[in-house]
Amino acid sequence: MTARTYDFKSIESKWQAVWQQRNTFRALDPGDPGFDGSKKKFYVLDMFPYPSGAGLHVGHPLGYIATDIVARYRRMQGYNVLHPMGFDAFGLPAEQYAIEHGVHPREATATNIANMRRQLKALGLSYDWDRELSTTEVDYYRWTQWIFLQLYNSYVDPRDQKAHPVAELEQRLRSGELGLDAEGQPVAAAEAATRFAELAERDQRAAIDGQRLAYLAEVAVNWCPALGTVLANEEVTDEGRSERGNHPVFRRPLKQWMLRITSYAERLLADLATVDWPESVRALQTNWIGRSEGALCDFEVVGGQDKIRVYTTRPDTLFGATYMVLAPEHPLVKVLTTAEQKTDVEAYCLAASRRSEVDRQAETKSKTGVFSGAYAINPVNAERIPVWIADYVLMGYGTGAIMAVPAHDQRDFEFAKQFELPVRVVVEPTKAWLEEQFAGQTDGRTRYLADPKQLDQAFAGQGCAVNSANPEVSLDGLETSEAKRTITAWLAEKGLGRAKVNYKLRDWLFSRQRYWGEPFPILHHAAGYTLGVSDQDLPVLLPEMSDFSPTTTDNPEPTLSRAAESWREVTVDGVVYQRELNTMPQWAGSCWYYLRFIDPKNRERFVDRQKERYWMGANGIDLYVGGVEHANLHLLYARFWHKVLYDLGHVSTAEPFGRLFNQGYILADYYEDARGVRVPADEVQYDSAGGELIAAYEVSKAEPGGKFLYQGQEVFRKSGKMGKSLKNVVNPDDLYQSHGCDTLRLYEMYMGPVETSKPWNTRDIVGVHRFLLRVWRNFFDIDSGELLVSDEAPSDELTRALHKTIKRVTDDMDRMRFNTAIAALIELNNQLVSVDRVPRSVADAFVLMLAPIAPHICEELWQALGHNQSLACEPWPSYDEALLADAMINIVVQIKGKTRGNVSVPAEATEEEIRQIALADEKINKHVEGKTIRKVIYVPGRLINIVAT
RNA sequence: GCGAAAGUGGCGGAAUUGGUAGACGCGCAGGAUUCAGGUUCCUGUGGGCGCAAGCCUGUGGGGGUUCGACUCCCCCCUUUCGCACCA
Repeated sequence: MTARTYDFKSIESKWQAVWQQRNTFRALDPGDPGFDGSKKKFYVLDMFPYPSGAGLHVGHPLGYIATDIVARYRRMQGYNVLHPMGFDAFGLPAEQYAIEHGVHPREATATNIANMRRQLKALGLSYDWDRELSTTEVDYYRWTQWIFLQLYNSYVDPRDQKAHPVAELEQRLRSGELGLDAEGQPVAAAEAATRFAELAERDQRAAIDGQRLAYLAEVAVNWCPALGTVLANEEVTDEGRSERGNHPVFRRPLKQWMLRITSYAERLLADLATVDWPESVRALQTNWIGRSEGALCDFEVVGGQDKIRVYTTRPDTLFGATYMVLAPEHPLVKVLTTAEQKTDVEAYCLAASRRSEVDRQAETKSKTGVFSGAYAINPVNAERIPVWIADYVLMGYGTGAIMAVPAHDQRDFEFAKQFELPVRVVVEPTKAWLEEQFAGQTDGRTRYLADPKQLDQAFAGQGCAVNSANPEVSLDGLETSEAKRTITAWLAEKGLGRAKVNYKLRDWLFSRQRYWGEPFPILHHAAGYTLGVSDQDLPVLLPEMSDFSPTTTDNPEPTLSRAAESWREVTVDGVVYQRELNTMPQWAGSCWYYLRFIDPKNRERFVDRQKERYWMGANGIDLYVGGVEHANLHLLYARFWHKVLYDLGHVSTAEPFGRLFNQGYILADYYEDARGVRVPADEVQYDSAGGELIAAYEVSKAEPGGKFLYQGQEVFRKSGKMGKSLKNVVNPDDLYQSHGCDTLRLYEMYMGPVETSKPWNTRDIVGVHRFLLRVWRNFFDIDSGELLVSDEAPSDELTRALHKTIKRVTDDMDRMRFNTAIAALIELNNQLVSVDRVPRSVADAFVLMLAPIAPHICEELWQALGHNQSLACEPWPSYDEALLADAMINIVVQIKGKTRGNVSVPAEATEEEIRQIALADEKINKHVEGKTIRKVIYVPGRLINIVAT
């Protein structure tokens, strides 16, 4: 026998090699030899990463380790586990990196992927690497293009709110079943203003194109000259800068591809109730979708043909509308403005268009606007009210025009005060509100009604309508909800308006002017119409270009416009077309990767139907783990695509992610110098007054007089999310070297619950490392290398401890509370220290329980215990309820609710017996002496509370 | 402003349905082993009073419900995150 220490480096590389050679974690699909269809499936997925040049820091793998533990645990429970990994490699970060380093994005991406794959493999994650994919592979983006074509070739039928092939729509229009209404929307022939067949071909095309889920539109976009591309609203910060790179962003009109996600707003909202997601994410999406119920109402313009259509959630306040406002970009602005106001209005609109979002933000205090010179007629009381132009009304929401009810809307109220417009109260404020406004004085109502402008607040709450009647309809005395119904019905009856549900969610701006993305499978005809590339002509390859850097000018121009003409021009059936030159945004590839993992090599379909049905099962992905930052973008976009695919019959579930779980962030100290410049955290030292310099991470709390120093200069400690920008990253590669990846895995899980954010403390790692060392010493005599395991049966006490641990760990695994699972294993292990030789049954179970969390050391121990198969699919230990019970139990004794001690009693003792024993205890009895026992509360097996006074 | 989550020792965090607050780990203190450092092992460790037995106090603050509250209810404070002129 030779010495045998815990040599984690060789153990870890040995087992990683074994898993790879034996293909231990390969998931079998339906149809594969050896596939067992009787096993339940479990699809556990990480949000796949961007392969950034910086590689992983210890904050990234938190979620990966958690899902790996779940995957390993489920395998041991006999599930067929699908646990894949891939890379989201198209998009701005990859391209920026490539430009900065002067290499082609394809090369940069390949290098970065290789590095990240190495780092992931070094963590011992049990992915089925045969399924690895990258969104940039031709074989992958071919299907991204195919799905885009599904969107392009689909429309939503209002009857069932589902996607159908555009061909169906065309057929129904051609047959005369449908016609077009005044706005060009398809309607039943009976209600139609125009028959489709009567239209010119070009208008027919326009009518159909206007219904597609992917369509071209001239929209005000967020143009970022520095990045040379447009950005989705979601990619622009509050300050009007790009989320990536923090460059200025400007609004300008541009023809772009849009995806009609708004058609799915209602289902995206409603189906949130069907998924097992964190409440916070559901709230976030609900908020983002922003459903509101209200009414559309038309206001005639005095002396013109035009009508101003407004959307309001408070139609009950229509009688209080004293002016109207159009957004500066509203098409009627040019039409309505009178000659004498023209100069002012044009100046205002120009200024508004030039103002960046930053300026708008800075001026929230005062509202700006200009009178158009025009008047409109309030349809409920025929009153002439002025039409103003102001940028507090947004073109992108509702109709871009509002009726202003200054008495009952804070924004209108502020505007009315500023421009001295009338304020008319049409909803009786509540008593509570009046009291608050008038500081409890009793004459508040009278004073308010005399002059509502004296206050700083408008009454925007619900109440009884007043001053709201015309000869045909009266709202007076009605509660807000009733008043809304009444007036909406009246408007509908008179043809002046109708009820309308509105959403904050906008259609998804889907094109980018950059190089590194999926080319659109779209061709443009010189006559101005578009054509989808046919399936057999896919993929549309991204052309090779030597200069792929963006054009950073004010004039948006896609990089692909500089591609070779041979790529840009395509001849189909003898007709020459130009290729679409935009590329798809980052999010495209991540919208469906979870489906491709199911069948990554399929050349016939994006995913095999049978495999899709098996792995997506009833609830889709069984566990999807990632950061909460994707709540509104990726998760909404992917749900949208999935629903379209579902409607078209390509996938079997209505929702892709049955259960979502958000991991927290890893926080870490960072350091700033006096000017606020961040310095590398790992080079900061601590100078305890008078003492020697030590590494800053060794210091949990700075003493008075202690200083943090960087290159001799004092710096200041702060805490934030670990990341490049705070210069406080900890590289996992260093930790594999010093402690091993089992220790890293254990530490990250032991820090706290996976879902909470928690600070990294390199200092604490030693704790879990000691645990593994102690485990090792419990199994081996370090000096002789002898295995310290016996074939004897464990003592009753140890058996009980084992079964309790199995129960605790199993429960914790189910709840994903790995921190407490580890604590339970540490406790059991500490108990084993005092056992000379660990009974084999205890040793086996212990190793199996620790295996999902620290798989390498456990495989090594498992082998040492004489098993020649990997433990990856060994059955998870089970516990015997009967063995959990102690013969003697501890009962807490309380007197009047205060704990005064505890007594040990036989497990089967009755309440009366326990009471006798408790009162016989001198320490307890002294609190009862001389008092009358009023009441005794007994919680079986736990506690007895004697109430004595 | 709206929405969501969270406040427990020096630190990370425990505490299934209300039932011994502080499991487990770090750190710290004392001791043993060691030439020494490290490692390992043992003991202690919320605060206050006390030689001790013990007593008091304690989960952001203030009320309440209860035999009993970190846990339930009301009010307030703080922090973090998301949205934000969305009519």
